[in-house]
Amino acid sequence: MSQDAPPSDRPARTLADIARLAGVSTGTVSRALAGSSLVNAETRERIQALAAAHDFRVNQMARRLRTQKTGVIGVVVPLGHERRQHLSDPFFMTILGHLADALTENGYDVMLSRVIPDAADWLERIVDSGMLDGVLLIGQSDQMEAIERVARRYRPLVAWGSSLPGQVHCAVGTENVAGGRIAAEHLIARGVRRIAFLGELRAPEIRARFEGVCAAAAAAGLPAPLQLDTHLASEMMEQEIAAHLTRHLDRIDGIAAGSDMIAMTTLRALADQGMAVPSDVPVIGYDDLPLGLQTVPRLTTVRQDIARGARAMVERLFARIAGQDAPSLVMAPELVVRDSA
Amino acid sequence: MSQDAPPSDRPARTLADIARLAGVSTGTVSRALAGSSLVNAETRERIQALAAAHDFRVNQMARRLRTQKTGVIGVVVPLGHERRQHLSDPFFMTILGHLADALTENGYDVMLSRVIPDAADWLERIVDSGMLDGVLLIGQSDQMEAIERVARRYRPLVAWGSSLPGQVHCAVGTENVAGGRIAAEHLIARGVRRIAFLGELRAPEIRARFEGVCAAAAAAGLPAPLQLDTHLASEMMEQEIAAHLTRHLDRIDGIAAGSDMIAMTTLRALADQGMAVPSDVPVIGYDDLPLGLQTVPRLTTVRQDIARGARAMVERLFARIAGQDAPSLVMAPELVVRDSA
DNA sequence: TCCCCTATTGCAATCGATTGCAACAAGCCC
DNA sequence: GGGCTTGTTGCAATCGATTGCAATAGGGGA
Repeated sequence: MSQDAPPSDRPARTLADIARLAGVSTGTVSRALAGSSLVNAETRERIQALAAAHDFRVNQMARRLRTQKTGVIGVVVPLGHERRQHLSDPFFMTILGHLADALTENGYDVMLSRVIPDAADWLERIVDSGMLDGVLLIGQSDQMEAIERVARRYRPLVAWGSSLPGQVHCAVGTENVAGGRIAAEHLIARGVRRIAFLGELRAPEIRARFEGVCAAAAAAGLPAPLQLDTHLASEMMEQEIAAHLTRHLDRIDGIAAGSDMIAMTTLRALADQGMAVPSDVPVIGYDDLPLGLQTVPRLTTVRQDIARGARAMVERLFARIAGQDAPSLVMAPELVVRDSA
Repeated sequence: MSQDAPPSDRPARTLADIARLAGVSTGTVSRALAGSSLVNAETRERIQALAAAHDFRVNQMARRLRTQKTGVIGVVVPLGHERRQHLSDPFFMTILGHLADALTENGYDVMLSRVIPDAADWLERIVDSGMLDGVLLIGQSDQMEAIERVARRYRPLVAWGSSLPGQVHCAVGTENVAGGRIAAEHLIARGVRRIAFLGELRAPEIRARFEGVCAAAAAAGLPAPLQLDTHLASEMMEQEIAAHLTRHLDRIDGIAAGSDMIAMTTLRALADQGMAVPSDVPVIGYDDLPLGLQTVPRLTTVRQDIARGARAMVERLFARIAGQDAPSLVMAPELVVRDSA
């Protein structure tokens, strides 16, 4: 190996540089670096050593253009109904973390997009960019139409969210109506008669949960629950909830929150107003985020198995990339009783 | 426009398809779609209409290979010292959210990587992939050497973390020693005499905070603080902290936590043991995450202005991409007094 | 009428890799 | 010794866009 140039010489940037140095063609270098058995073991090792000595790494852009595989999955958060919602929303982040873990373990990179779907073709732009091998949507927002339209022709697409009858696109999610019912039934079993539901209904998941709550109330012969809007952006949420509580607290005796974040903020607001949870007002959340374990009191909630959901999304995506079909998954929500209700 | 083919005809996938349809060359189509004034206004509009009718979008991979600009920034989380830490750690997510917002506003895409730096050249692989216009590191972990090595030759790199004397790479962060001191001084002013510090010292930021706490204690003539290790992964954290507390609670009268997450968990554990915060044991956090507003009691903490830090990182990165120089930024931490201490 | 200038368009090289196919040598069998 | 297989390597097309330069046509001025 006396022919080694000093590594800092002039960085070898392309296959052609290495080829020149090694006195072979670029094709051979390409094959050698790929470990192909088509090239003589000796030359292969010589080329690999040369590449290592010169800190050479193949240009992924060129490679991916040629092979038509990018090794990148887009993880897209559509913020249709709630534009102020920040990417750092704990639910997004929890599922994003699981998705990123599963994808990197499988050798894929993650391209993260937070999209405000103003343009009608926002999703087309993403899937047709040529940059992605597949797309995972975190939530369907109010963009069912756009998603369906794209899914009809673009296979490697999986969304977190609901599966409606006749739906084309593959979705993974929980039965939100059932979850809402479970939450309300638990409150009712604890003696609650006048339920308040916190959360605004433009997001389909939240709306479904509310429907479940209403169904349970109706089934128990209770008055219709009081629905109170809440922004998901945390700055505004606290004031809104506090305002709702001061106004309506005398007319309700239990709270079903549309999400754990809403429930946490409600806990906070109730503490401010001197109300004890659960003795004065029981509160139940939805999601079962890790954070629910840290609240005081610990949050009673309806569990969506986010880790399992994320794994299922990635699994289905890979199946679809491989050309197979993959059905939607609807998981059953599960009551998690802790201390807040 | 009678020559329009039905949009669903056969999707036009390349510039050449559109060129054939329009009866011009690919060069003209490329220029037309770029809105270049070199092409006749009439043809330009005709081509644009044709492209729109056929749902055509340029292949970004090819475009980026040719132009040598990717429009993608890598956001990299190195997990050197704490491999179990999950991406969904609230601090990561908060800063990631701000970074993603700033980058997308500027037309860049975000490629997210969670890296366990086993291979010595983990960072080289990222910056030399040819896929990225720049790299943002969230934290330096225990990888100062690798970062310095790469930064010497790769300009568009900015890290969140500390700026040590003589450091080559551009970093944005807060003065952790000063922050630790501020936290301890606040506890001491509230009458605390035996401080416990929760957090393990392998991460340089946490270590610096602990040093600040020690300095303040020494300056006040108090005994050396008791340092207790805590994993950052939330599942283990709670049990560890609970164990620490049962063992040491009689020997301490105030707690400085290495991060807000640790502080939140501590609040939770103290509640379990029937201790009132702050009357029995004051607790102070570090970071000022949005979550601190939702705890009961509200968290007193040392603020790092994460939003400002993220903006600064992006700003500096853009300057460096443009070939300018950009100095490191060290922000002053700030005491935020709420209810827990 | 001729020439030059300008507006528009096409041609072809280029970005940096991958890969099917052809070419060549060596070795083997008959 | 000729023909065939096997093992290696090079050649050149290809992925899909961008862009400098050449080419063309038409208009205007002298």
